[in-house]
Amino acid sequence: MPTSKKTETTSPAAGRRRELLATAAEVFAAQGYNATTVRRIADAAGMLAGSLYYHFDSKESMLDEILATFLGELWAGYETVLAARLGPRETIEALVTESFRQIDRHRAAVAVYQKEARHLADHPRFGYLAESQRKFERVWLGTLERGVAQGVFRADLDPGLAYRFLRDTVWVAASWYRPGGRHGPEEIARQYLSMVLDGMAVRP
Amino acid sequence: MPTSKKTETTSPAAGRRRELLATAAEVFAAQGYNATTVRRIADAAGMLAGSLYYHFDSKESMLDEILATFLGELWAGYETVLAARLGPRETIEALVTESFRQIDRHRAAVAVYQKEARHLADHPRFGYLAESQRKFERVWLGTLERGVAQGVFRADLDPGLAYRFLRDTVWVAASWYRPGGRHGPEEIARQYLSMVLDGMAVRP
DNA sequence: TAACCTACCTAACACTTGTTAGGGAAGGAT
DNA sequence: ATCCTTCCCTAACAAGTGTTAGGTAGGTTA
Repeated sequence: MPTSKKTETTSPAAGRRRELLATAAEVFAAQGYNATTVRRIADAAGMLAGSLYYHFDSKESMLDEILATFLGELWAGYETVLAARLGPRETIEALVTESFRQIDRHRAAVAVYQKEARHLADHPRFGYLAESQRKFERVWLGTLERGVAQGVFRADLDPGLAYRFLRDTVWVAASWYRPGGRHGPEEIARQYLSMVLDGMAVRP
Repeated sequence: MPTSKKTETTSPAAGRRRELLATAAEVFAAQGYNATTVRRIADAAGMLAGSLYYHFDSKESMLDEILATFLGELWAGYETVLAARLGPRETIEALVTESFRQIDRHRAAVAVYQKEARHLADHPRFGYLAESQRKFERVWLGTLERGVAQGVFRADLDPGLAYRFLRDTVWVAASWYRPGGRHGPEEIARQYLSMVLDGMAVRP
């Protein structure tokens, strides 16, 4: 969990804070975290490098807050889906759709997460990333295995491979997805699910 | 194309050069290009930072050579596949299999490519990356559309979306694939193709 | 033996990086 | 009018960055 300077998100100045985090996430996503200088962020925000340190106490804590708030909202959405206790196929469909909604809302954060998560997981401050990944695997892999047991998913596929396949196909979309494009998140989710579940080939 | 110091790859000292490039690619893949210091590479190679500049004239040219040699071998493999002039489905299958073989051989380079390609494409020196991506799209998207026209692929899917889907699912595997694991590249390709073409769901 | 080349080291350079201490302008509260 | 808070700027620091000039041990060639 990140250490937030302000007490609550409903603070009067929280708007400016979110605004700055949004531009920071945008630059992080475009250039990569390490390649992004704090002066570049300040430039995009219309101020000077030192001024950022009035709002945040380090560059790292910006990244922390960006990733943590994204993961917070993501898991809130997932919990809602899981609470419905749908069947395996319907659960997968709902999880994928929810994931694309999150990509729609947090495109930049997702792109940053996807690029930096792996080597950040070592860093103790970002331990919650690894924890989230474990929870993620438990939910998705569990649903897949439940589906195989119930005979709705094919049993001749390696579950671990299918899990990574599903996970990756969903999140890499953040690298090309642009909000306001031809397809909304629900439509993209529908087509993705159609390909993954029913296949791209014509049935014989 | 990269500017190679040595005239040919069959030089006597080319072995050491390839060795250094391999360790550099490994560190780049693990830490990211920008986050990797030239001293860290030298450390992994068992020498000091300055000594690297006997073999290469900059950190950037190391990255250049890593990516260029990978793309060179990749396209050599693709050309062989395309020269066979197979049907659309068989072409896709052969391209995916060849891609996983390249991941098997150039795991680190692929990981670096996937992480850095997007923001490197702007840099004029790495213009061949964007060119390769265009060629890539022409081949894959063309094969998909040919398949739809011949009735072997479903016509109710957005071709552009299917292309990105296929492309991403193949290359993200480099982020978790480890050579010498349970599945070889051909087996992984087989399962990937089974999921993408025939779907994960049980046929009704 | 002498000259030479290869492959590395030493030691420093110019520059960029994240970060900080102190100042100041604007505006609301008292 | 005074005080105080908010929000930003100025100016600099210390550490780390890629890179380079020159040196040197050891093997190869003449």
